[in-house]
This record gives sequence, structure tokens and C-alpha cells, in this order.
Amino acid sequence: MKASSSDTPVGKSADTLAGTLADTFAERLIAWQAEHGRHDLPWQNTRDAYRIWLSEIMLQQTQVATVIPYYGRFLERFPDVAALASAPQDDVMALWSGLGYYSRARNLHRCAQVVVAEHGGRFPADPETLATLPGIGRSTAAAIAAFAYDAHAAILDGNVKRVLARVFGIEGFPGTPKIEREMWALAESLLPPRDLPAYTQGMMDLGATLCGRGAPRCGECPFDNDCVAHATGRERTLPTSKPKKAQPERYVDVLVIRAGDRVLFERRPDSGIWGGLWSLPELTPPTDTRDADDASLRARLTGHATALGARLGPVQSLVPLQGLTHVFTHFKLHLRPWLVTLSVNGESIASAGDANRAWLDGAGVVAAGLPSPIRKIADALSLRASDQGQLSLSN
DNA sequence: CAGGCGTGGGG
DNA sequence: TCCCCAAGCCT
Repeated sequence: MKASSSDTPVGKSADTLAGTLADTFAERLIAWQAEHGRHDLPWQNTRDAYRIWLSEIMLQQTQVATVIPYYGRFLERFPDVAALASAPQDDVMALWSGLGYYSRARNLHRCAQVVVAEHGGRFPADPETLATLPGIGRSTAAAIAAFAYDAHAAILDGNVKRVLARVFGIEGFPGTPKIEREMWALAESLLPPRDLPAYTQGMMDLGATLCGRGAPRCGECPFDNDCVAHATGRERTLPTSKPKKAQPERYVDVLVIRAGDRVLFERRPDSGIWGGLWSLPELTPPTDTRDADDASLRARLTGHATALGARLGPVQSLVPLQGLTHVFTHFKLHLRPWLVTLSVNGESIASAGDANRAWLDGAGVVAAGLPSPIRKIADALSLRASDQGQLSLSN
């Protein structure tokens, strides 16, 4: 706390100042973490690499409060890496449903299988090996290795980037390779010789609490006046924000094809949005317009539904449902669901599906891994079903 | 390397 | 309401 500018001879460069701070950075952070950090999150107080790994994957680009209920449910169903490795992918996706970034779930599943098959069911201890596993990058590998094995490795997540940008006054968007390289080097240079778990946790705790995105509480910070951003009044402008860019909008018509008490779902391909999840059939190619109801569109919808449900019966009715807009990070999606009722002649609807198509009833929908907006559509249907005793909808 | 990849919370 | 972005990784 005394390494302030008053101790620095006039004319010394900012690098020298930063070097002074760097010398005491880790020990001050570790002391702060012990007193003010988080110590009771569900994935703390364990050395079980499986539990630590699971938490780190779930926490990628996802806030702590969001992860907590998913983490508990996941561990209950898959208590160890062997249980996860031997599970069907659909079970994994179902427990991930709603958490987003579904490639994480597919990579998690594959990673568990690799750990079982190639590492004897035990997670490797060194970060370099960990980083070769699916879904584990440099930062996640370092976190797992530090928490589970006391490895001397640096993390660089959003919290660390914010702390480093402010404390050391680093200008430039941290998402660019140039700034990121600089920050990796700085993060490595600051590592303490011991207490890696406390240090690593401290970086994340500081960035998630005192040094959060909103209004940083510099008065309580262990780096107070040694922080370049605070000393120069740049707490609000550091880290440099991401350059913004216009996001495209897409219009998609989805089919709610109902036969008896079941609705048709399709498995999405692994690549692309909602990869590996079950969703409603889409009208392709998309109309890409907000003009929702014209004769040719209805004819295309009827034709598509007829093709998909040909074995079960002819299309009896086509009714537009309440549309919804879903905002992603990189585009805005306008969903227009259409209820297509088939007049069923046969009886074995449940077995009419295949590996990538399934006719699900209410219980099946609840258990399936669906994207959030598709689940909303499904929920709206079952709500009316219980109100009216059947799936008869107006919009 | 730049861009794709979800969802929800907070200002 | 709108905008930013969160314990990043993969291609």
C-alpha cells in the first residue's frame, strides 16, 4: 500500500511504477482473498478435479448465480467422470438445456470419455495436457490445474482482464490478440510462488465483486491508489469496451406439428446454433421477411408438414401462434410458430420417429434438451392444454 | 484470425 | 427499452 507515487523518484517511468506494484501484487491479493473473497461456492472446498472441471466449463461466459442450480442437478445425475462418460448425449444435453453455448455440453461429454479412455479416469495434472482436452482452453486448464493440483499457471478470464486493465492501466480492447498477449504475459509474471488456489480465486473474486463492471468500490480495494485506473480517474473507461457492430435479424417459421397428444421435434446438427439440441422443424429456406401470412407461405408450410407427417395423416388445420423474438449475442431471431394439426389415422405415433426425429408428448418435452425459446413455445402449448383439456389453440 | 456460439442479469 | 457482457473455446 506504500508503493505509491510519493516513493517514486520524479521522472521514473510508468513501467517502473508498475514493477513496484507487481512485486507485492500477489501477496496483497491473497491476503484480501482470505479476508473478503468467496469461500463457500458449491465448487469450492474440494480437490476433486471432476467437480472443479465441471464448474469451470459451466462458468465459461456464464455468471455464478446462473450456474449454481445447473451445477447441483448435473452432479446429482453424474456424480463422477465415469458416470458422465457412459451417459447418452441426450441426457447430457437435457441437463444443459437453458444454460446456453451448447458446444460446451458436447465437448464436456467427449472430454469425459477421453479422460476415461486415455487417462485412466483421472484428469491430468499439468495445464498443457489439460488444454488438449475438448472444451478446455488455456485459461480453463490453468484454473483446473491450480485448484485441483496447485499448479503454477495463470488464468485470463473476464475478471482478470478487467483487474489487469485497471490496476496496470492497459488500454485497448482485451479481446484483440495484441492486448491478450500482453495480458497473458503480465498474468504469468504476477504469479506467486505458492498459494495458487487462493491467488487464482482472488483474481476472480476481486473482478467479480469490488472491481466489477459497474461501479467499482475502489475504497475497499487492496490496490486503491496503486491502481492506475483509480489514480487517473479511468475506472469507468477501463477496460476498453468491445467495438460494437450492427447485428443482423433473422425470421424463421417453425412448425408445431401435432398428431394426437404428440408434437414432432428434430435434432439439430452439432454445428451451428443450438447444436445437438432438440428443436421444432424449421421452414427452409427461410422467408427472411416479416410478412407472416400469405397464401404461398401457408402452402409451403402445409407442404413441409405434409412431408414430415405423411405416415400419420393429412394436415387438418394450420394456425399461426404467438410469435416471439429471441436476442442472441450476434443476431436477433424472430420465431413464428405455426400449429399444424394432423388428423391421425394410425396409432403408433410414438414410434414414428428416428435418431433425429421424435414425436414427444408432454413428459417427453419436459425431459428433452430444448433451446430456451423453443421451450417457451412448448410451455405455452401445454399451458393451454391443461386449461382446456386439449391442445386446441387460437393465437 | 475474426467470427460463431446462448442466455439472463444489471445499469 | 436498450446495451453491455459474464470463470472462453473452437474453427
